[in-house]
Order: sequence, then structure tokens, then C-alpha cells
Amino acid sequence: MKNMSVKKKRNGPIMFPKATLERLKMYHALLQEEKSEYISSEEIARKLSIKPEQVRKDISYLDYSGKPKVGYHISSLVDALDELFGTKLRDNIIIIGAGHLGKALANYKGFVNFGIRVVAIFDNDPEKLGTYAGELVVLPLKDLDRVIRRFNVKIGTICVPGESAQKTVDLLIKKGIKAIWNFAPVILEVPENILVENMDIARSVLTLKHLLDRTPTGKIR
Amino acid sequence: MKNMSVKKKRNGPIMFPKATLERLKMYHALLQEEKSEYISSEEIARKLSIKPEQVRKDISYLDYSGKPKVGYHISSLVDALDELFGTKLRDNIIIIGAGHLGKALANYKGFVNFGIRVVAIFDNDPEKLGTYAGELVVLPLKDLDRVIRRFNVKIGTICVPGESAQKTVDLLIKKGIKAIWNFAPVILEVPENILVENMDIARSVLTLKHLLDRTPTGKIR
DNA sequence: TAGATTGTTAATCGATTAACAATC
DNA sequence: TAGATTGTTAATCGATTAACAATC
Repeated sequence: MKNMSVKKKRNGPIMFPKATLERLKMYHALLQEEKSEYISSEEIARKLSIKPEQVRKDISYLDYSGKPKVGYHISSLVDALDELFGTKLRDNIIIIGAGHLGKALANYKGFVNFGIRVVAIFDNDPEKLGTYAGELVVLPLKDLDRVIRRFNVKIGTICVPGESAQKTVDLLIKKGIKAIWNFAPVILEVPENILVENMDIARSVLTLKHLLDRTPTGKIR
Repeated sequence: MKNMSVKKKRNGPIMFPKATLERLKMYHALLQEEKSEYISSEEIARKLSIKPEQVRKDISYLDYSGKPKVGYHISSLVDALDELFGTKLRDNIIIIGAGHLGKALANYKGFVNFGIRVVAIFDNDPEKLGTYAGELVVLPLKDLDRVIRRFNVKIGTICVPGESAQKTVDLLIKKGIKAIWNFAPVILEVPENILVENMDIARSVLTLKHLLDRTPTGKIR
């Protein structure tokens, strides 16, 4: 009776609605920037252009409670979100494809905030082999097996061109990778026990193009 | 009576549900790869792990019809999607921030397929000024005004660190930019007539981390 | 034509929002 | 305490799915 939401913890993992998960990531981004100690659902909502009820509902999925009359204790809420996303647990990831994007990711310093460490970058182009991406030397794909075992890698990042993405994914799965972070602009086919997160960077701009053509302000092209 | 869906074209722009727009982008990605002449809703659905009814419903929003008993004529459907997203109309965009990511985007050859041309990349770091990103020289932000007018730029790409993202955005809006493509890992505040598309690359991996911890396969960390 | 597949209407489901009780 | 804000239940809304009519 004290905390009814405990029941959600009972049988099996709770499934978060996809939209809720996306918003929880936005709260996570927003709260990292906040300097004050408490924040209300009203304020979060205003900054994200959503409804405060939505914020309260989303947060009710978490193993966390706010304080009536005061709001949400920011650092505790961030902790709850970190727990949800496992940002305090480190995952070693690998990058396949040492083009501009692959190297940019290998150089990104912010991954540490999300519990991610890039342990290797691969490419089969002889031109790229042996060159550096940040502190990592570009390795040939024959080293895949060794690296995946050694660092217990679960997540593989696809930064190869669209044409070679599928066969790269097939290889990674064969080598034991469980989740694919896909930056290639193609749809991948994977077994149903394999997770895929698509980050089709260039195609994401199409939403802006679409809306620019249909928004009063953007109408004038 | 011939084509009831014409009514959708009548009063003002049709609003596509956000989820539908996202799926239409996936169809766009999938169909580009298809070699055959026709494809069925069944096949599209299977490749995307969704329901065929969903596919038919989504496509019914478009100014396009399939052929009963045959399926969708792929190239015509791609045309309809290109029309929806305006990929045949060129938008000139600029990139602010000539770090690894900004330069990777400036070097990306695939934008032409989406009707995007990067016309300039900016940075105020004296170390970066004058260096090259692909064929573009890194310019100082004082040139912003001139470039935006000269190339009629509507979309600004934010590749600066989180700390400077908001003030960069404020500046762009003052200079007349109508849409922000945001790669900084922060929530931006903009007037309501300004469009924002968030591409929080690193944070997107949190979905995989979350699911890996909750999926039978991924459970063993 | 008969059969297969689209397109659309209606039913269902799930997510959002409103209302209000709980509470500090 | 009174008032403000959370948390939760119920109502509403919108999106998905099912069913089936249209059609090539």
C-alpha cells in the first residue's frame, strides 16, 4: 500500500512504451543541464513542449517518486534514469568501418557519460588499416573474433557503406554480437533475438524538409 | 468517387502521424534497395517486422495507389515518397562546428540522394579556421549572414559541443535560419515557428543498453 | 473468371490527457 | 494548516489491427 507501483517490478521486466522511452531519454538530456536541486513536471513539460501529465506518467514507470509540493529531486531522478539505461554499467562496443563517421565516433569523448567504451575499430581497406582513429589503430576484420571475446563485446556499430552493411551484420552476428547500432542507410535483416537500433543520420533530415514545405514559416522555399 | 483519398488533399496540409512518417522513411530506405518491379504490403511488412495492414494504411496517406493482385510499383512508390520528403528539391544547409562529426557530415557523399547540399561549415576555433572539410574551407561565424543570404539557407546543423549549442542556435535564428538539425546532446529552446530535429547520436545507444539488460538473450552481461 | 492483393471502414487497443485524491 | 504538486484512476483520443469490400 505504501508504494503501489512496486507491483510493476513483480513479474518479468516492465515493457516501456517506445514513446515513453524516447521521452525518458529527453528528460535525461534535459536534467543533466539543470543546475537547481528540484524541478516540477510543469517545468520539464514546458521545456520539452509536452504536457505535465505526460511527464508525471512517464516518471511513474520509474523506480522513483517525486515530492508533492516540491517536485522531482533532480540528482535522484537522474540516478533513476541512469539505472534504467544502465549508464553506470560499462559496455564495450566496436565500430566497423573507419570512414569519416566511424572515425568521428571513435574520437567521441562523451561516450563515457553513457557507459560506453569503444574498444576497437575495424576496416578491411588496406589504405585505412593501421591508421589511427583517436587512440585506436584500425584493425582488419580477421581480428573481430579475438576482440569480441577478449572485451566481451555485445554491441556492434555499423559504419560501413550501405552496400556492405548486411554482410557485415551477418558476420558480426556469427561472431556473437547481440545488438547492432546501425548507421548505414539501409534496412537490415537479423534474427529476432538480435537488437537493432537504426541511426540513419542523413535520412533524418527528411523530416525537416517535409515539415519546412508544410509549415507556414517554411513555406517560402 | 474514383479516388476518395483526394479529399485529404483539400483543406490545408495533411498532418502525418509522427509514427507514420518514421515508417515512411523506412519504406523509402527499404525500397531503394529493391531490385524487382513490384512489392506487396506483405513483403514490406515482413522485412520491417510490422503488419501488412500498417503498411497499407501508411501508404494510403500518400498520393499513390498500388495495384490489387499485383502490389506496389516500386519506382512509382519511391517517387511518391520523394515527393513527400522533397528529396528532389535541393536545400542548401550549413554546418556549425568543425569537429570530427561536423567534418564527417561535410564529407558525406550521400546527401545528394536526399536533396541536401552542404554549402558551408563554420567554426570559431582559430586552429580550425581555414582548414578543409571535404571541399569546404572552415569559415568564421562572422560569415554566417552572408552565406545564409547568398545560398538561401533554411537548415542549420548544430555540431558544436553541448555547452555552446544554445547560443549557436540563438544566433542562427537571429540570422534567419528556420530549421535546426541538432547533433548536440542537449535540449534546445527555440521559438515555436522554428523546427528542430534532434539527432542525439550517443544517447541513442541507451535504447540498446536498456534492452540488452531486459532481453532474455542479452541478460547475461 | 477466380483469386490475390489493395484500400477503407469499423473495432480494438494503447497511449495521452483530464480529473482528482494523496501528501508533504 | 492551506496550498501546491505529485501520483493514479478514469475518460478520451488517436493509432493499430481486423474484417471485408473493391478491383485488377
